[in-house]
Amino acid sequence: MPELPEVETTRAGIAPLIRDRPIGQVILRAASLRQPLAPELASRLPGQRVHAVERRGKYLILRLDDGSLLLHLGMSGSLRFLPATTPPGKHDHVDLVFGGDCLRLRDPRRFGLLLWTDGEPLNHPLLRDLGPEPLSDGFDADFLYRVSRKRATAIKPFLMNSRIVVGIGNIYANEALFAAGIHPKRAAGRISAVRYRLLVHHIRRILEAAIAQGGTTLNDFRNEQGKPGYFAQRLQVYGRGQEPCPKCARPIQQALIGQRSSYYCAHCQR
DNA sequence: AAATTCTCCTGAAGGC
DNA sequence: TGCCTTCAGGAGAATT
Repeated sequence: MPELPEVETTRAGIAPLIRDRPIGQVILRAASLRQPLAPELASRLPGQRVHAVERRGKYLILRLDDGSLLLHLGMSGSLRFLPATTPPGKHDHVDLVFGGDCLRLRDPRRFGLLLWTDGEPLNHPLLRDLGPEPLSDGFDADFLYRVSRKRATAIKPFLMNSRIVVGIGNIYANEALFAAGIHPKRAAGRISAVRYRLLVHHIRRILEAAIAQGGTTLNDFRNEQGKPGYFAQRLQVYGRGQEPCPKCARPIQQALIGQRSSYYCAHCQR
């Protein structure tokens, strides 16, 4: 599933391919993803030039002449850049045509989102209240410590709350908490500044490593995108219920926290 | 205000 | 082999 590293890899991959190019035809093959695909996408976009391809959290922003496209890949979305004549597959829902090529959105589970917005996209209701980027200066231990005071929520759903910080999905929340030795059920407000420092360090380290690996797929972006490179990195706990902990060899626990499966070592994480 | 639950959808995996 | 059931998952919306 696309986490922040994959979205960033996608952004970096498509930006040089479509920047400064006008959109031709827009083909909508599905009525809706997470929400209906507005017909105005097909009517307003053609002729508009792509000025920038940005990312905010897991949202992609395509800045055009008169507004912006907001795109979210959801659970199963992916973008490919290929000849416009390539026959679409069952789950290829949208094409943005650029000359003889097209940017094609595939999303089997249709949790993704594509919408047009007129004003400044960062002021859109979906983006307006998002927390800081985890790799930016605005995200540090002092910030996390401050906003977590008096919060009884478990640290794991707290980290996954995009109003606190964007881009930390289930996989990386599990991995970062394991690396920092913090129990996923610990109340966010009961974690010391020192431990938040360690947590922020590992969040950064893990996301940056994932982006670095995702970057290796950039060269063949024009072809079949293939599996995201970052999955090649070894996940320490995610999906490893009952397997031995990499640190102490005791069995990895699996539990639902905030409706999401969580993996942790009850001995190493407190 | 904060916390919890519900919801969208379908491929994958497991059971029989 | 194949049908049926269950589960996962991002994040906004609804509910408590």
